[in-house]
Amino acid sequence: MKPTKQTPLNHLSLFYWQLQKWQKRPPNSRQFLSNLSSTTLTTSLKTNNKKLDVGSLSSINPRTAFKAYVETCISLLKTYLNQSWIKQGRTLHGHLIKTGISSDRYVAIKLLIMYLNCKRSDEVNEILREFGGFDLVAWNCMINAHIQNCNIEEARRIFDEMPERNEVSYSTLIAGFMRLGRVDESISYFEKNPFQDVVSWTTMISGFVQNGSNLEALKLFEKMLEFGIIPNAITFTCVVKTCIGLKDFGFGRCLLGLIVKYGLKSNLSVCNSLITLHLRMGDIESARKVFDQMEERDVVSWTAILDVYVEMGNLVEARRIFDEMPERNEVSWSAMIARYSQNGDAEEALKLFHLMVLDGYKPNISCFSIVLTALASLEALPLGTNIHGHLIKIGMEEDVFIGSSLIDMYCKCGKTEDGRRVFDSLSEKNVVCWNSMASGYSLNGKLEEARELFDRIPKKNTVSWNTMISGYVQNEQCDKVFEVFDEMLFSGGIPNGSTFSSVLRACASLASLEKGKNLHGKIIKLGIQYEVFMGTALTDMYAKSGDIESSRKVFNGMHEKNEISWTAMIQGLADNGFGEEALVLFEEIEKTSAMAPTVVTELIFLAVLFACSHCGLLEKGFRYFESMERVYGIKPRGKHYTCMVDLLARSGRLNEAEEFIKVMPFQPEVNAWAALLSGCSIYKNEDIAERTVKKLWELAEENSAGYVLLSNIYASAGRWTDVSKVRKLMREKRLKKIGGCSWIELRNEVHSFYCEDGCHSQSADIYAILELIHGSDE
DNA sequence: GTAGGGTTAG
Repeated sequence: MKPTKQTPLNHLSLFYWQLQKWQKRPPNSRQFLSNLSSTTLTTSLKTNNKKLDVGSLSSINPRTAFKAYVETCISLLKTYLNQSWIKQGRTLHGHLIKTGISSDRYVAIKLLIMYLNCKRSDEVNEILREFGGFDLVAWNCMINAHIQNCNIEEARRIFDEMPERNEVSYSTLIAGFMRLGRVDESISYFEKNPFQDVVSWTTMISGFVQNGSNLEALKLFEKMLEFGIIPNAITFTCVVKTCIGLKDFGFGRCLLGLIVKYGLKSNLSVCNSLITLHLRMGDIESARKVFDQMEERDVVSWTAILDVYVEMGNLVEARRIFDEMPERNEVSWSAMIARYSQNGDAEEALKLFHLMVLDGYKPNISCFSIVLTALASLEALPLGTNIHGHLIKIGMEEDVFIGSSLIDMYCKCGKTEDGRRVFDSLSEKNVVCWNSMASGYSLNGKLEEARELFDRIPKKNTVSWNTMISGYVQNEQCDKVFEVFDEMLFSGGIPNGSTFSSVLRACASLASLEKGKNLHGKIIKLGIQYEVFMGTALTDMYAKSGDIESSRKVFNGMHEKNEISWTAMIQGLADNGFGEEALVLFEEIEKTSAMAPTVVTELIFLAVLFACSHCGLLEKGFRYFESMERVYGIKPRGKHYTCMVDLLARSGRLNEAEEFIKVMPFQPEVNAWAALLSGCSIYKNEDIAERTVKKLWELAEENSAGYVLLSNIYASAGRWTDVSKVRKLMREKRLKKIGGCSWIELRNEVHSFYCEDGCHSQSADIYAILELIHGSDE
């Protein structure tokens, strides 16, 4: 990657020029300062733990200045290392040799690490040859370098062969094993460690957090306090993270006390972690207060505060802060890109990604997975394939995060086989890879493949189960939903909100009140009945099952409602014939204008227009329709127009309805014509009916689903000869009608029957008995 | 030894 003008290389060119003179005579502070750009100076002073103020500027002596220069070179090497700019690193190495600085031991170690990480064994050996004997510090650095390079066995070899070890040697090796998830080996070295200092305890705690064992981490922290080891700032950052992971906010508050007790309230790292802790505890105010009161802030603080604004629902402000941040790195870029993607603005996410690359930042694994997710949501296959190629080139395609995102991307683009190819190519898969693949199959309607893969998942988690359950829900195989759900409970899987919302959806589509009530009980037992998702799903389930009273009760009891909850209630009321009440509810939203802009969406308008058309409220309907764009800035979509056609057709205004379709700004939905035809059959208007049928035939030609619809329309209009005509045509074209389904609920179990034979496990017996009944009839 | 960003279901 070619660095742009912002990269440190240009600051360095000033050095190269100055360096020749310094070779002969060390520079004095004035010369040093006058040849440094402020950025480089800040970096170098920072590494010397000095603050940049007037006092420190004037007190700088040549030796400090030169030391600062060496430090600067080291920090540059670090930058090159992080960005994998081996070319720049080598250029710098050349200059360091010329100026004799490469013989500085620390510089040499940094060079060594850089080459090790870039897997340049020639250069590594050359430097090692030059430095026949390394001391303890150097060996420790080597261990660290091998660990960074994921070569733990080499690190262990050095550790075992070292003439002496100190506390750093132990902590480094322990951290290395933790990084690779080899917790047992970490524990073993920790127990063998004769220097159990804060650092090694902290390493262990942090290791447990990395490996998802938050509880273990917390236990260790308590043990550490019992042993009388004084935690430091880094310990607290780890423990705070544990607390966030466990969502144990009672302990969070205890931690705040401990932090004050140990005098770390103003520590930079601690404050950085506290911003997120407060945010996760739902206390946006305190999160901001911590940030505002910080004496110094770094790039982590700025990145953390972005989320505070996102949490406030203010993405625009978050972006403004991002644009004006004093310092950015690849994490801050990734954070901003992720927020856009998660807010459904994948285009903006990708634009930002482009800017990031243009700015010379190297996207890391997280960043690529965010970007792949954004591409998946846009179904941007060519771009996705392009990135995949790039990932192979830089050797990142084996990572589980990347792999999962790639599988997801291909499957969301309908390329299940390509997804599978990625899946098969992963030598190490975690449960997410499996889940992505299973979900990819079910997304593309390949439920048998999904099930087969699902059964092979070594360690299923809640998401695995949810994937399978929601797959069956989406493909309307409700009996399978309950089957898998029972299996989940039986094998000890813990359902969460999204499990219930899927199963409730199955209840809703079966209108199975009994099962729904049963689930409601389980949900209350788990204490998640007040969560928005749950409340909404319950409201919907009761409404769809015809128990509008319970639906209302759940809805009114919800502590927090979102636009989907309101939509579910309004839709539910409208569906159950309480159109007037649905509209009253909508007007309630409109009156509380503070809520309106976030709650009123195109979906809610659909429910409202539906209510109008079912109550025959023609004028009201048109008023709402017209207010969509004028008041709320929502462009009506095809479905909204269809509702309006329905409204006109049901009111017998067939000519107006036909005219309405004609002047629509875009191609009407098939359903719009269907609504018109249904109006024609109510009001017996053969004239318009004929024209509409002609249109419907044209559309059916384009889209096989049109035939099904057409046959249904004819059926509901009682035009049976036309129905058989369509069916015959479908048979000729080998189009299969999506089977109708009926079901009964027996002893809390739903038995479904589809048009095709043999779907029920006992269908042979059932048919035999039917035969018997028929026989006895005659 | 650290804090900020990350994959799958809804």
